[in-house]
Amino acid sequence: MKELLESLLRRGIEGAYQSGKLKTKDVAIVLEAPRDPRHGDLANNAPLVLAKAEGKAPITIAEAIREHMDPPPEVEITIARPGFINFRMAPEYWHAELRRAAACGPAFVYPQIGAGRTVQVEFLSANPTGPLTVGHGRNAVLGDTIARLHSSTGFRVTREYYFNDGGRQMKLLGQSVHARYLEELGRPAELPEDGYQGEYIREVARSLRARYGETLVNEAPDAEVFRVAAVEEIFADIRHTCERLGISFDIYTNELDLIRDGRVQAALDALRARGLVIERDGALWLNGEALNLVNKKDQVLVRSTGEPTYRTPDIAYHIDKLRRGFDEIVDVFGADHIAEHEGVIAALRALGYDTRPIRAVIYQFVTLTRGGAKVKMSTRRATYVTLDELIDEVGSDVVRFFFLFRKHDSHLDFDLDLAKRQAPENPVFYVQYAHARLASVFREADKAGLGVADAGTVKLELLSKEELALAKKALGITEVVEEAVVALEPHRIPFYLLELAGDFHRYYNKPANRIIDPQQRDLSLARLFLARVLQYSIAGGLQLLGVTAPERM
RNA sequence: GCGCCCGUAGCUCAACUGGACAGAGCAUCGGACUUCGGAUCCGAGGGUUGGGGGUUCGAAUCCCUCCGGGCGCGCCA
Repeated sequence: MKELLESLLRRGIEGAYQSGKLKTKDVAIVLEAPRDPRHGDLANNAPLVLAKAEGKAPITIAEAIREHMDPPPEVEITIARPGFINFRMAPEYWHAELRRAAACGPAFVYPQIGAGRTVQVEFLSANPTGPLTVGHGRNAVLGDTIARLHSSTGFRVTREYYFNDGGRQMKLLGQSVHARYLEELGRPAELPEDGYQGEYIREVARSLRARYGETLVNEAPDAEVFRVAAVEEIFADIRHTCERLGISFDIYTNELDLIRDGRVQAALDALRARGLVIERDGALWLNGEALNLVNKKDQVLVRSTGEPTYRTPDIAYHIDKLRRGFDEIVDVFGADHIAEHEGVIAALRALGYDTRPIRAVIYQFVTLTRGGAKVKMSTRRATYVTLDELIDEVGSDVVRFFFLFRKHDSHLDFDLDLAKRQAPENPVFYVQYAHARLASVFREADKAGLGVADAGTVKLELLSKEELALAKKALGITEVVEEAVVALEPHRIPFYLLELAGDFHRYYNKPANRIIDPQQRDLSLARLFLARVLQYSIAGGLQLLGVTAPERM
């Protein structure tokens, strides 16, 4: 449709130019769906853009352009107030689109814009120091949905989880387990300062005791057993939580491997060779001035103790990602990592890498309110609400929908009381209900002996204006999905679904729109045909969100 | 102090990336069909898009400034 109208417009502008009514023909052709459907299916603003240069009223320009277009019969052109050229497609066009969608099934929702291109999505990447919190939930669901969007639209997707297991926090984790282990044996012990206080640390200690008895009592606090046991157990827990949300990963990449096989050192050497490393106070710093970083601050690469900070492996990790040759690389992380990411990208660029494939999706923090008061969360102090607890309370569908129901750079306020108490009124149920209602309609149609209409013979011309509008809306999901993928904005999907479900509920509630009427067989079949496409649209959209599309509720 | 993000109806958030009268849900108040699911629908009230200035045919959207909130500016991640 767009292609057709574009060339039509191009011809109109060209014609007006040839005949001397326009001084230029140089203008970008932008076609977009107007907010108000009364203005047509697509609108163009070229006359408004040209008005100044031409020194003419936009309406005059619009008329001139229209004179030189000769539209096929299925295209209706109108000119509107400030100077828009509006296009409306004839019903036959939409009937054909409905037939096409019905033939495709829910797959019509997914435009194949990826066409074999590869994309790597790095998300969650929480260090295994404790259970996933509500804060991690936003990252997990956002990243997973971005991955789903890509794989549905034809990209080859690699879902990747990166974690730091070589740093100070891991050391603290091991020491914390050591302390709890000694306590389990009734020996005096103290958690290290800044140690992890969560109950799960005791659980790790208990299982160590069950496995090894007292034989570890003389091991050093930094002994590998303690750390490894903690990481294993915590990771199992993280994986389980992800599973409950329908989230999985293809690859887990860890910092320690990058350090051990020399890639971190190689990155450091490369930076040094470019003169981007400063030595000061026995430590190595990334030259903030040379890289023109925020505030021009230097950032530590290697501590005076000889240990790299998290930053250096992260640079090495991104070099590795770029070398793997993905067409697109998406990094999903919270606002607290924004400066860090800037440093990594700047370093990569300085090393001569093309960083254009890398795109960051930075989300703002989740605040949790309970009883009207904000809950402050900290993993170390073990004052958090776990993602598991949240799933227990409201279920995976609500959790996922809730996290996706906001633009990523908007703060997300999760009111626990509300989520619990109002679960039945949650928007997700509104959308799911529309799907279940449609399923129910098909069950009733079966009983009435109305089967699936044949696309060739169904009389779609019987559909009313309102039904045609509903059809356009349902078919519009394809474009919404495309925009969501291109802009990396999954939130567009739930908002669209809510609108579509609302349109359907409103339509359905009017007695005149009764879908099944044995007295009017042809009309019923046409309406069922439309209903089928509606259901495909909702089901296809929900699947993208990882939310179930129930037949009954 | 400096940098990034945000500020839209009482609350939580949209607004197709500069377009046409700024829209939903929740909450409040008042209503609805004797047949396909009332987890639904209809109606009402509610706005100087934080304030001010600028850019242009046109601004919630871009620029400047002030106010307010979040995050960062660590040899933590």
